[in-house]
Amino acid sequence: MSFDIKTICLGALSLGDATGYEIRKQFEEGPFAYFYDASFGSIYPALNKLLADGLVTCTSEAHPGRPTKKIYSLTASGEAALRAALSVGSADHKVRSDFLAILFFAHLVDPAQRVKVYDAYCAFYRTALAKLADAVDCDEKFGHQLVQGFGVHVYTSALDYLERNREQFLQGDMPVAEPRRAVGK
Amino acid sequence: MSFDIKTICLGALSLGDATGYEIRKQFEEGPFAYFYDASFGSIYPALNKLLADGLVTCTSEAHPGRPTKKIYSLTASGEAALRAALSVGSADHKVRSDFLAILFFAHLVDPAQRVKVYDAYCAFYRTALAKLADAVDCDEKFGHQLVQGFGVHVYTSALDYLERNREQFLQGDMPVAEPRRAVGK
DNA sequence: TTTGGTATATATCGTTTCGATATATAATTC
DNA sequence: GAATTATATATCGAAACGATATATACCAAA
Repeated sequence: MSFDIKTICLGALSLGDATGYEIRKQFEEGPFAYFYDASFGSIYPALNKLLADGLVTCTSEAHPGRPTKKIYSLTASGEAALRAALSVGSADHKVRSDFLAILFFAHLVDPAQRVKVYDAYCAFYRTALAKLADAVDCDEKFGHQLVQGFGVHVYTSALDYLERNREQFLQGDMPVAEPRRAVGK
Repeated sequence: MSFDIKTICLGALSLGDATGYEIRKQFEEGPFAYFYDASFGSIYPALNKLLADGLVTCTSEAHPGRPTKKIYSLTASGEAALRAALSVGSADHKVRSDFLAILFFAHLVDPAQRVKVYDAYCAFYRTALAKLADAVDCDEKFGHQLVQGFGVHVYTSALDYLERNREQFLQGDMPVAEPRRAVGK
């Protein structure tokens, strides 16, 4: 069973007050960017639900001519709910990678396209590593350090593998597979 | 933009005819288990859609007293659709990990629970590595080899990190953080 | 031996989440 | 000066998940 967006928002707010927009940014660039994600379409309704349940409070900051900034804060019961959610017995770990899917089926893809995807995947890891290196927050909780170090270690190792196997994989322009013949039933 | 379940089913069927149930199993144990996932609730409707669109065909095998086995096969236009989908310009890579989320917020979790989660995460990688090692299919396409090798490499490295840092991370039973005091507004 | 759990197999359905779109302005880059 | 990016919230249709229903065979343990 995996955490729902409400719980994830509580987690984000446990690091400090934030608007919905800022929470979203944390999932794009911040410390949990690489192991969780959430979109606007789920964050805003989640914050409303949390507000209704008294797990967060909201302070409005009016700015003339643009949407009112709503700054959310974790309440005591919100933090308790977060602690409870984090202590559930079961946990998931899921990877969903288009890059690996395309590479897995590389024999169905044009050689030029293979190179593009391969290099884009390398670039993805380089960018992610740069973000991880930037995200050295002070106030470092021990869990933050562990997870950050883990990310750097694993992503570095992934990039290593891709760089070492690049030539061999792309070499010789392995031909695109012929369409399979209809199998006589 | 990421691949939809229909495309993923086409990919699974490109490895051989299968029932919806067998496709699901492939995502649990098979070669793409570790970089893609799909549930029954999305596979069955997807197969119906693919059938209606002529991208797969279906052969029914009646077994008295239990659900009719429906074996799906990729058609020529189905394979063409798969090739087209794999050649799109953009690709995603997403990780969603409850383990890392819990470890990140370890200061909010009971020390005993930390150990459990930590060890469960290690166990997850050991199991995944065992599955990956088993999944040595013959007929090996070059993409299959790359992706399998990548998985083994990255997961081994992840496990290494976790094992090396275990004592240090769990050492001394770092206390659970006190609830934050209400911030005077 | 009978009870209970796992494996096979399809299907539906409520709920969650995504992703695209709408709206509006400031700030920055070309 | 024009165009794009960043700030900021909100909604809504479409996609996918996850739980549940149904039904039987098989295997292990009590």
